[in-house]
Amino acid sequence: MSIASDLLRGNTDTIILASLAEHDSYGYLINKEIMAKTEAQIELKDATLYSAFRRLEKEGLVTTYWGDEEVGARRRYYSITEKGREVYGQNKAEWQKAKQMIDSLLV
Amino acid sequence: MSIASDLLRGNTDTIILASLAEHDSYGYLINKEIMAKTEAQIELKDATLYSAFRRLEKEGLVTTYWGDEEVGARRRYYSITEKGREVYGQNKAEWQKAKQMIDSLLV
DNA sequence: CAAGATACCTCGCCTGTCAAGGTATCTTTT
DNA sequence: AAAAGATACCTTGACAGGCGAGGTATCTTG
Repeated sequence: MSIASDLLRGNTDTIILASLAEHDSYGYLINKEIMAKTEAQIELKDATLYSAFRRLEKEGLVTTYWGDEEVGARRRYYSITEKGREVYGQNKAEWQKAKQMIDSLLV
Repeated sequence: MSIASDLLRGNTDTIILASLAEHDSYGYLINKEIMAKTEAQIELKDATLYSAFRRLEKEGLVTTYWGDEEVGARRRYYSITEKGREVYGQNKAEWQKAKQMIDSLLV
C-alpha cells in the first residue's frame, strides 16, 4: 500500500525541489526517480506534478527550458533558482520540526 | 512560526485519536493539550477540529456524549471506539513509513 | 459591568490532489 | 505493417480538508 496523499501534501513542492537541487530534470524523470528511491511507495500523479511546477515557477523557485532532443518526445526541463534553494532549506527545516511535533503527540 | 497546515493534514484525525486514546476528552481541551505539548506550534483551528469530529463519528472511530456539568459551559465529550484504536494504530504505522520515505527524498 | 476565558457550532471560500481525458513520438511485439 | 507499450507533455473539473468569519451561551476576574 502506498502512502496516503494527505501525508505527502505539504511536501510535494519540497520533494520536487530536492530532486532539482541535485540536477536539472524533467517531469517524467523526477517521477521515475522518486518511485525508484521509495520503491514506488511515493508517486506523484502527473496532474499533481504539473500543477506543482506551475506553482513553483510562479513563485520564482524554478525556471524552465525546452530540451534539445532531436529524437524522441520533447522534454521540458526545470532548473532550481537561488531562491528555490533557500526555500528548499526552509522547507526542510520546517519538515524536521513538524516531524518532531507530530511525533510528540502520537504516543 | 507555527507549522504549515498542509504538513499537518493527514495527521489531524490521528492526532485527535491519540488524544482520545489516553482519555475521553472534549474539543476545547484537546486543543489546549495539543498546544501545551507542542508549545503552541501545532494548533487545530476549531472549525477544523469540529469537522474532524464529525468525520470520525461518521466513520465509527469515536462516540460522543454530553457532559453533566452543572455549572459552566456544556461540554461534548468524545470517546474512542475499538475500531478507532485500530485505525489509530494503522495511522501511526503509516506515518512512520511516510516519514521515512520523505526523509529518503530530502537530501 | 466589561472583558476575557470557556465551550460549542455553521457557512462558504480556498487550495492541492487527481481521475479522466487529450496529443505526439519512439520501440517492441505480434 | 499494425498494435501495444513506453516515453513525454498538458488541461479540465470534481472533491476533500482547512479555516476565516461569523454566531451562541456561561462563568470568572478586574
